[in-house]
Amino acid sequence: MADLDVRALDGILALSTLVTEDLERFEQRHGLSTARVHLLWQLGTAGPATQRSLADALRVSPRNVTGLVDALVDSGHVTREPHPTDRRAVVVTLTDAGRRFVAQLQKSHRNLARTLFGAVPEPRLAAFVDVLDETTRTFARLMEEA
Amino acid sequence: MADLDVRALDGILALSTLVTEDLERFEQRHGLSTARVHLLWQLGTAGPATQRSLADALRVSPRNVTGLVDALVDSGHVTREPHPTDRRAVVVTLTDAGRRFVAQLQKSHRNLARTLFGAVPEPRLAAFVDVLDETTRTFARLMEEA
DNA sequence: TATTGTTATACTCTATAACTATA
DNA sequence: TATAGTTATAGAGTATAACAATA
Repeated sequence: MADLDVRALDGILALSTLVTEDLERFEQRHGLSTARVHLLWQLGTAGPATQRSLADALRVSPRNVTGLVDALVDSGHVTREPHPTDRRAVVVTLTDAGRRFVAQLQKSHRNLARTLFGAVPEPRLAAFVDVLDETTRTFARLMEEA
Repeated sequence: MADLDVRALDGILALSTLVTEDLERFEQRHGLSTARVHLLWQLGTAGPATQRSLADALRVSPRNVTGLVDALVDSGHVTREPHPTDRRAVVVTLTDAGRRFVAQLQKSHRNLARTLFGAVPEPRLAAFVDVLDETTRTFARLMEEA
C-alpha cells in the first residue's frame, strides 16, 4: 500500500476524473465541447464580457476566443453586441438558450455534489473540506513563490 | 457560503486543476504533451504493450495511438519491436530515456503528494482518504448502473 | 503608440473509414 | 472472417504573427 499522502493525491485525481467524465457526458448530450462550456460558464458567472477579457479569464489566446465565440453564435448560445463606448471591442452575451444551458449545468453540478457527498456525515465532510481548503491554499502559495 | 457538498466538489476540482497545471509544467519542461505522457505512464506501470492494448488502456482509437507512438519514437522515448508470435502486431517498449522520464515523473508525483499533504496530521489525512475512497466507489457504482 | 479582434498559418489530439498484411 | 496497424481525411482546440480599425 502506498503512503497516505500519495493515496490522497491519487484519490483526488481519480475522483476528479470521474467528475470530468460525467461533465463530458452532459456536454455531449447538449452538443457542446468542454472549451465552449467553459466560456458559457464564465459568461454565466461573471456576466457579459469582451473577447479580450474572456481570453484573460480562460487563459487562452484572443484568436482562440474568436473561434469559440463563432461556434457559440452559430449554435445560438451567445450573441456579439457592439461595445457601448469602444468601437474596437465586442461584448459577448448569453442568449436565452445560453442562460438555460448554464442554469441546467449549475443544477447538474449541485445534483452531482449531493450524489457524491450527501451520504457523508456533516462533521466528516466539514473536516474533509478543511483539508481540501488548507491544501489548496498551501499549494497555490508555493506555486506563486516558484 | 455554498452548501458543504458543493464546497467539497468545488474543492476537489480546484485542487485537481492546480495539480494538473503542475503536471503540465513538468511535461513542458521535458517537451512532452499530456497525451504522450499518458502513454509513457501506461508503459511504465503495465510494461511493454501492443498498440491495440494501448488504445484500449488509454481509451483512444488505434489510429490515435499510431500518432502518439510515432512522436515518441521520434523523441527517443519508445521503440517499436516486432511481436514475437503475431506478425501483424508491434510491441511498444520504453527506451532508457523513456524509463528515466517515467522514473522522474513518479518521483515528482511523490514529491507533490508530500508537499500537498505532508503537513496534515495522520489521523485527519486518513479520514480524508476514507471519504475520498468511499465517494469514488459510490460514484463509480452509480455510473455503472446508469 | 497601444489595444481589439480577425485573417493566415500551423501543430496536436482526436475520430471514422478504407486498406494491407496477417491470423 | 477477424484483427493489428497504417493511410487518408476531417474537425476541434490551441498557438503565434501580421494586419485593420479604433483608442
